[in-house]
Amino acid sequence: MTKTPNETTMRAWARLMKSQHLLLSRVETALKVADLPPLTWYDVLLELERAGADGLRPFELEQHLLLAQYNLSRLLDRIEKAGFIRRKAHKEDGRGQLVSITRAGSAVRRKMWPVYGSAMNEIFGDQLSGKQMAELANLLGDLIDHASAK
Amino acid sequence: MTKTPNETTMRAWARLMKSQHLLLSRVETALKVADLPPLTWYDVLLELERAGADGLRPFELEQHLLLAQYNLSRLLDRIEKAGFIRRKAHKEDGRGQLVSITRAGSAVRRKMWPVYGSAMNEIFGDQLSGKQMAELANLLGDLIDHASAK
DNA sequence: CCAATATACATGCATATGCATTTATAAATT
DNA sequence: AATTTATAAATGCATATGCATGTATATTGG
Repeated sequence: MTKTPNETTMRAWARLMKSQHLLLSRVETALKVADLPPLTWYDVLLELERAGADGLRPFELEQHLLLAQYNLSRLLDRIEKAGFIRRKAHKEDGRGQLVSITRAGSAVRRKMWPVYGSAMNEIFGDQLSGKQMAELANLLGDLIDHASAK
Repeated sequence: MTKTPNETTMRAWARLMKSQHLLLSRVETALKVADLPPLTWYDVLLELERAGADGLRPFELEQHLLLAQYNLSRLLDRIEKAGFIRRKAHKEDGRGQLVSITRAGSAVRRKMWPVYGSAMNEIFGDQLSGKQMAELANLLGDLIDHASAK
């Protein structure tokens, strides 16, 4: 054990890191150019939209989005300050709160999607065939399952 | 154009982001636990080691490592402060400098590799067959080629 | 040769992230 | 019920990143 990776593994690793970085920064740039909030905001807003009127507890968001507790806390501060979410004290659990999306939040999320989606398509979706894309998704799915199981 | 991505594309995208994040943070944690510098330091040190005694210009490193100029500038500050690299004025180009690795820098890079490599193997290399890993590398290679060509 | 422009690198300021700790409340243990 | 332990969320402080700009030198075009 603690063996050193083989060539193929190292190459795949480097490419995974590089492609993610490249693709993500393209999308972030597209959003910035369109004068829209960063991608993390989108993720939060989307989760909250799906959660419906009741909203979600921060710790639930934390799990869905794989964010550290302290990062999420501040991310919510910023999004709230922009008026896209609302935080209110939880009725049963005095420690907690419920976060929900506002009208303005929904609106901005809907405005973000075409920018996000079309960038994703252009730099990612259009570059692989349907078959290749499905393969990629499967391979990465396996990885995530294993990594998450730890 | 500006079409919205299909299901498979969105799934693959999400998994690419997630797996990278998950894997990277595992490796960073492993390094931290071993009381070693972060991964970016490794990348810099490795490049410099490969470059030989003359070292590299910062702008060359910048291209190899896909770092923003101002980020690299400060990254080099930190690494230099730790004594792992040396910066000296370039003889012909008065604007520039040459960065080279020190003994201590080589030593720490060599100490980092087993931690880095074994973590990479455990969470990544061991999770896919050789064939799968090669496929993954190919798919990601295509993506990078297209994205970089822009 | 000189003015204009481009390149190399650094830096002030704002924002984001990580770590450790704090505050408040809830749940479990005695 | 009182005490301990666990959970939810916030925050002070250090570090990292992004953006815009600054400083210095090099290159180019007149």
